[in-house]
Amino acid sequence: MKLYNTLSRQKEEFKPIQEGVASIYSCGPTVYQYAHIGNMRSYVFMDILRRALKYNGYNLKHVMNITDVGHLVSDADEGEDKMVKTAKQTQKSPLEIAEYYTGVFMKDIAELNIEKPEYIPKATEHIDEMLQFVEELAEKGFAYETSDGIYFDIMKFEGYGKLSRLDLEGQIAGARVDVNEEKRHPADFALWKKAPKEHIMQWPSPWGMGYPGWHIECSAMSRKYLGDVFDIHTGGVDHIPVHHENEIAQSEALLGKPAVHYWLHGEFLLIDNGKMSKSLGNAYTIADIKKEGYSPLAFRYMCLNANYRSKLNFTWEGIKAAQVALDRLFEGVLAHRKAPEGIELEAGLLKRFEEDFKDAVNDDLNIPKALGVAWNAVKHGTKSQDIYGLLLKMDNVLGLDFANIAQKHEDEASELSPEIEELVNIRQQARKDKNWKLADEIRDKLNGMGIQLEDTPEGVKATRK
RNA sequence: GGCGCCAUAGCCAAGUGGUAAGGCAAGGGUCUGCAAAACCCUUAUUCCCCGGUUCGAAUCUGGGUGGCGCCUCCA
Repeated sequence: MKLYNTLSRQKEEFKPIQEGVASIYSCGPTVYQYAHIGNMRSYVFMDILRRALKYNGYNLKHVMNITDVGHLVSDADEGEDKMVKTAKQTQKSPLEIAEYYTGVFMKDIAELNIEKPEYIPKATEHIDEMLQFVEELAEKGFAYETSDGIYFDIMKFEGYGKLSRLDLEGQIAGARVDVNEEKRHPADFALWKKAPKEHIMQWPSPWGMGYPGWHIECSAMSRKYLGDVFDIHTGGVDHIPVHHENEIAQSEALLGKPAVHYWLHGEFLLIDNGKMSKSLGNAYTIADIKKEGYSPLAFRYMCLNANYRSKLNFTWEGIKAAQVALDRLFEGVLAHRKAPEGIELEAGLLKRFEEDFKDAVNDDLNIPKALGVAWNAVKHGTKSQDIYGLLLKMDNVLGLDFANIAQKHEDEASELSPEIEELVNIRQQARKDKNWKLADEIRDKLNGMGIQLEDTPEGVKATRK
């Protein structure tokens, strides 16, 4: 299985540290706001990686953090930090808010059929581990104290910037707006911040009350759950230059060797070919997608149709196309599910589909191609249980929920109310009598009730829209 | 200013040296009382432009043009 490693900018054969086990750390959500579909694309990517590894026979040790410690400054009431405002308005504590948004997030990912990682640790429950990490770095001489915190000294760490291939000289020339005079290098970053009194969340430390720096949680929690060195770290491309660069610096400084073997990054989701942002009002959520009548799985399908390393452009037209395609795909899967037992297929057909599928998946998660193979299997002229079985296998990676949805499609037809059955029967009589006017009226009426009628050679078929 | 990514049909998109997957939309057809749904067929002599390498390039190379992202605790 080949994966593209941001560190080497190349596809590399995946070789786990421990035979048969893949250890993964994924940067998770910050739970002070609703996660938008751009965030969700990242988690779909994370999920595909999970599933692809399992498909290849690996057992997983997968961690996704919940960042429930923000830098919430209680007097920041300007536009950006709306959650603090909400905290004030609702009289809720940061933890209550975090709990609420964590709940929404979990529901969202469940609807996207994203498997839950084995460990989902919360930052606030690992302050001790973070402090210990910082103290160790301080002991080793990689940190220094200023009036407002403990900073990592990047000049002490050889290789700072290797992930993003930063040109440190160039960065310095690019003069930052607010320079912290106490910092030895502009790119030095906080490991621990001393808290002003009004700061909502703070913990005791050797340096007084404070709160963790922005990058330490991932280093500390990955270490706790996966050990010093683990296989794969995932996140969004925006994390490459700062967050992950700093994580590398911290962990590698502490260990004296790389903590992560493969860095994988998911590209951004664009909206109408541009950046998604709250100020533009286009930071849609899964709830928005549902409100417009599309299923979360349609969004998943949309994500699957593009490589995770390419930007994906979201448009309402696009999600509509995805929904139609997904519905038809389910229809196709259902046709195979309904096929009689024992249908003969041409020799080698299944094997060919399966190999093409696996090759695509194992080529750095080329899911668009794999999806194409699935379509070819679905569209195959001969419908058979064997193909249905193969499709279920493929769905272990795709995660489009073939088995359940196909079942649902079948159930829907059979669970109509007697009232509706009655109308359908009246219409059938009208049709026999060639009373087209009445028949069409009933059809329109049922349509208004959300029931769609199809007159097939085998009789009338009613489905809920 | 620094760093990086991308450019394939109306749209989404695969393809990374051997002659353009798949999906949506569109057009035609089968079915139907008419529909709807479903199914079948058709749709890029060509891959932003100009050079180069090669028997052969969407794929490699040089230049140009266009688009986008990051450098703000945003996936």
